[in-house]
Amino acid sequence: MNPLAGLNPEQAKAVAYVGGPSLIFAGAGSGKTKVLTHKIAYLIDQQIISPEHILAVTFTNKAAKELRSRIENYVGNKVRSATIGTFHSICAQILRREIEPLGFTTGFTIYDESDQLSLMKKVIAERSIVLQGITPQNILSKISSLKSKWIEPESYQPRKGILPDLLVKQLYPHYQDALKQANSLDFDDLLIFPLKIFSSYPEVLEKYQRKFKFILVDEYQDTNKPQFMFVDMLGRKHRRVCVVGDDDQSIYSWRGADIENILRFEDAFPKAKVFKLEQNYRSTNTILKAASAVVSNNIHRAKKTLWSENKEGEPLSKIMAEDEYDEAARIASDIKVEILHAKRKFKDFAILYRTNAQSRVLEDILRRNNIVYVLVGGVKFYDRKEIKDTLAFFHLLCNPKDDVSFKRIVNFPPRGIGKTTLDYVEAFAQKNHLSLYESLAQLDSFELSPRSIQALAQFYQMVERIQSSLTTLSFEEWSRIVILELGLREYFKEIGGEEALERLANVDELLNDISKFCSDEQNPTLESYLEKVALNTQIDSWEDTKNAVSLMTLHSAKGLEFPVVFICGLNQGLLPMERDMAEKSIEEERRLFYVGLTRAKEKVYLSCSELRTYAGETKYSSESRFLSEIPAELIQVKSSKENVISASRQPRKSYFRKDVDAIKTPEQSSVAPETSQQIQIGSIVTHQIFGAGKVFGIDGYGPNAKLHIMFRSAGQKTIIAKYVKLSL
DNA sequence: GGCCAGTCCCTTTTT
DNA sequence: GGGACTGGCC
Ligand SMILES: Nc1ncnc2c1ncn2[C@@H]1O[C@H](COP(=O)(O)OP(=O)(O)OP(=O)(O)O)[C@@H](O)[C@H]1O
Repeated sequence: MNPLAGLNPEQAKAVAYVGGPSLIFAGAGSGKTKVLTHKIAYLIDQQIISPEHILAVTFTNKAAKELRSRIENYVGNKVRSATIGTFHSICAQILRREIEPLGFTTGFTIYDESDQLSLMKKVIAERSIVLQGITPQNILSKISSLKSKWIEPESYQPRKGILPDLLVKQLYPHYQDALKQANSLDFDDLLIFPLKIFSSYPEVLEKYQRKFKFILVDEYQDTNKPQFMFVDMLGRKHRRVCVVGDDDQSIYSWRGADIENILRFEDAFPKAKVFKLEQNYRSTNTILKAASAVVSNNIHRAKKTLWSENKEGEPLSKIMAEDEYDEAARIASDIKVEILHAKRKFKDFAILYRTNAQSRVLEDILRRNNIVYVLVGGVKFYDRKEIKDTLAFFHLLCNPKDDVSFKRIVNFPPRGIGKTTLDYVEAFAQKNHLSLYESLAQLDSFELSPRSIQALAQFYQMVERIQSSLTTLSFEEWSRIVILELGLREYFKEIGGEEALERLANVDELLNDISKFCSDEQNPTLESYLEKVALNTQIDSWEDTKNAVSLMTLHSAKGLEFPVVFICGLNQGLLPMERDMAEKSIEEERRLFYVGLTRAKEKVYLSCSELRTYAGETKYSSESRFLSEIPAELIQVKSSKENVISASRQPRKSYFRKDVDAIKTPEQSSVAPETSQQIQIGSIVTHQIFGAGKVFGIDGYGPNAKLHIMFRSAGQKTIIAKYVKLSL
């Protein structure tokens, strides 16, 4: 296949421009990713650059995989030798070879958030620092934001008299020391460390400049400073760099992504050729008009044209619900209607939302309606306690200095090693400048009760045994031995009960995952598996082949497309999320909404609800200002059954109250204070026919109030208060 | 040393 | 509603 076929003239020009730096700057759905794909295929096909000299950066590992397989369609397996991955995984690969000059060994561990937190807590505790209400998480997130600007501990200038800043100044260097002692890196270090090596060791930089002769970056608008510098350092000599992005889709400024990198690109690579793509191939004209109207409210943006030859399509539908359950129920019913009348499949739908917490009600209602769905994000498989604990063994074997992992597993499953014993080992390790695990080699000189010594000795011998079997067995076989040695099966069976069995099932699932990894990978090792796990992104574990509705955050939906998209929770305060009122942040919220809208090919549903429950508190909530930014003629307000009823009661407007004082808390809105039945939102009630259910909405007052109840088996119903009994 | 129940937070988004 | 932490009990 010819990589220039199937492209419009502007796209083809962008693909064929290989002589110098280029910036492909274009709106949603204009084929940026497609150009990137074709360009790599073109480079290989025309033998302009051989594949092993190509470096392509994507936003997720999944996108990398897809890119690779699309290119393979054009040039076959030649693409195998190209380097394609996320910034984090590419940097990790480089560090596995080059990290030693920085005082780490190549078996370093990549710490996730919870590992970082344990380490930070230890750092704080060791120095008996008083935090005065500031959490270790606060400190970590500040450090992370410093790292995303590549600010080192020494050069950080705290604001005078600001406690969090002073604490960060104090703790940041100690935190880095502790990481080094544990031979571990956090996510941000993965990006910074290669830069340190490149700046201190020019010969290493040159090696990689020779290796990566052509660099391509997708989703460039969401790069941060270290990522920009990485591209700059590697590309500044040969200048064969192509970046692709859309300023309107920058949605990660909160973790250091900087749109200015687009301007900086033209500074760093003077005379860069800029390509603009203006034809959208994804969405109907109606969707495109709505999205463009919304994003044009942003001041800090480059104006661009987007047009489409696609048909006008259906108007956007607006769902006005009473609360989250109603919202979810209407979404479910619209999905059913679409399936019935428009012959769609479950997998044609995506439901997008601002916060992960919103997925719960949606899942609940979809399940009741027998709508098959997959959830992206939420509690990650690898984050489950039993999985993290098991993997901590793996980590300890790769990296005996990893104290965080040691502590996680020294008593999992329980083997009688408690706080007192551990405190002793920690003190001993500190005194002798050893890691916790290393110090077990000197168990004989420990002054502990025989029982504790015995327990530690058994643990130590087990780890050593597992360690030595690693050299004789394949990773897959070995992983099974580990589970056996740990006695996890016996442990969970002994506890018994549903939960323990579920955990055991998860451990089995981990073994399955390892087997799958071993059959997919050419050279599967313990180290490569751990790296995959550490760098796994939310979308990477999305089962996109399953015929199921996809549920995910707007952030996760970046770069994807679906025939039908629901964006829910369009309430002021939620989307846009209101935390600080800065104008900059409202623009990012708007971009997020824009990203959501432009994921849709054919149809968009937008939903909001009168009542929102936040942290157990139910409040009235007004409609999102973004809804009013869409031209009215493009929107149709869906009148479902309930909507007709409520429309006849009152003009809708009055339900979206602005005055916070008028908001009833759940406690105030009890149904019948004069009777013994104190039914409130959240009350569990029973009905003669429908059984037990939970009240999630109350209209009116007294025994004749209408209760909106979610019954355990019968689903959602509206019942007059006097026909139910309060449970308990 | 281990387990459980009660309590106190918090809640944006993620590599 | 839930996760992290604490205090009390076995
Ligand atoms: N020349 C073309 N002819 C036909 N279809 C095209 C063409 N260019 C792009 N497309 C299609 O348009 C859709 C969007 O393309 P792509 O994902 O590359 O756009 P994008 O600019 O990266 O989008 P976004 O920034 O919104 O993620 C894809 O389905 C792609 O196949």
